[in-house]
Amino acid sequence: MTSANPAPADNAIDIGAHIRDAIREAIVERRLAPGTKLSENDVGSLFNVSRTLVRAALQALSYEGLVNVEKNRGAFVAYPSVTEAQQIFATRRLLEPVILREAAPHIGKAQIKELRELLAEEERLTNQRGAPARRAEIKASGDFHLAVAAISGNAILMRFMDELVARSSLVIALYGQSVISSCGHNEHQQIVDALEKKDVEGACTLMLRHIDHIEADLDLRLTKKGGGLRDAFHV
Amino acid sequence: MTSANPAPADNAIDIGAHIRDAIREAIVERRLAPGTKLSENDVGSLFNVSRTLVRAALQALSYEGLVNVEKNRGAFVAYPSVTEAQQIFATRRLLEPVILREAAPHIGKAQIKELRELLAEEERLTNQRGAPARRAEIKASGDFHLAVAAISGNAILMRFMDELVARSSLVIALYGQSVISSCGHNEHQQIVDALEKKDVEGACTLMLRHIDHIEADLDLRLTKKGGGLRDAFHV
DNA sequence: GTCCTTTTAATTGTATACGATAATAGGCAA
DNA sequence: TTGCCTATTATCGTATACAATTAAAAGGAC
Repeated sequence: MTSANPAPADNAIDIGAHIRDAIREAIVERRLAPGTKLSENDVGSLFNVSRTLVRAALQALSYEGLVNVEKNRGAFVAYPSVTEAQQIFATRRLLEPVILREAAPHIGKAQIKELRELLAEEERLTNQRGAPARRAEIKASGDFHLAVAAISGNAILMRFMDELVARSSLVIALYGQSVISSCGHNEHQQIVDALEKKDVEGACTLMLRHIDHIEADLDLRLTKKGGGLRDAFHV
Repeated sequence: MTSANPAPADNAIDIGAHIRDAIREAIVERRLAPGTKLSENDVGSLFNVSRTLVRAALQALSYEGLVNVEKNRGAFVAYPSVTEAQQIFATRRLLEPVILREAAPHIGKAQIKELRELLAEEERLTNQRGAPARRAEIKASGDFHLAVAAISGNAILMRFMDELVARSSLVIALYGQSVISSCGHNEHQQIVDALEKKDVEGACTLMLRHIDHIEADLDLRLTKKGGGLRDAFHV
């Protein structure tokens, strides 16, 4: 009928989407530093595909704000300005309470269970050592916010949050001081507790405070350095 | 960001972006009916470019939700389902008050003047006859909402509204009953009046009612038919 | 040694070529 | 006719080729 159908299509994975997702993950997990040049040839070699598919992936990421494409110069991992960083978090402060209230009516036992499973995963990673665990923790932290958006049942809100969470990671990579929001996990837990008690407004307050804490950890001056292209995919 | 930009008469203009914008405008102004197939060859012939650029444009539009790309089948003007339509308007109801409150502190004489100029343009088009005026009216109506978002100064909110407004046009094209929100222009005016009086909450209420009216005009059953590909660009 | 010009190399922009997939038409049997 | 199977055609998916642009290097002049 309409495009509402997800259409499982082929069991053969879409290689173009795979490249896009791989690069996005590398950016979000901060294996690729902001400003890193993403040469079409180099990326293509890494994934053993032609520039055609790489260009498509980079274009997609540019739409998400994770990559900047400069005409005749190439694509670079986005390097969010201070203004952009502030707008990203300002928008999150506006959107996340709205999402919580929208999700509230759909929250039942199953949803709480789902969120608690994510919390458990976060905790598991927190107690783990090493860089890979830190990266997974970044992703898991974002997944929590996305899961709440998913409960709202509004696909558009989900997409918006998707973009905001991804770009937030980039901002944190650039301007974050402490390694990770170890407090963040605790705050996630409090939010779920409030939701379980049907205290939606309380959850909103906690969410705003949570975002405040993340933003407070930013130092909007320095610029960190990260790994190069080959490093990010350890090839 | 529609083609509001006056005249980038530069011969170094990005041809790919031009194609994308042209197709988007055709979709938003309803010269291209939902469901219309956008064959890469045909579109390329129309614009005298290769499939390469057409593919890029169609991919971009698919991110915006204006086009659906089906693997190995091609691209089609999006055909929003009833659920999608409801989510689009639900999201607008959530976002637009937020945007109004965010814009409020930045509203001064200049901003009111700017909005009133848009209202004047809307009125001018309303009093005009013919299909082209109707199309321009659709665009002008959307531009009003985008202008409010622009005043907020938040580029991310602007992008979100951009997408929502464009997709709304598509939904109205599909499910709209009366030709145009003639009441809509009046409601825009009331919103500006409220903003001028610094009555932000009043403006929010009016905005919500405005969106309600638009949505009330939808008949979420029938599917209209529109012009074909060549028609839309009268080539 | 520094600055400027010229040449060279590397990278992107766009078109084209070819293989793969799906839609279509034609033929055959029931 | 209707239904099914096969052959054909059209369209998409991806790689490659060539042109255009930019960045870098080499060579002088001062």
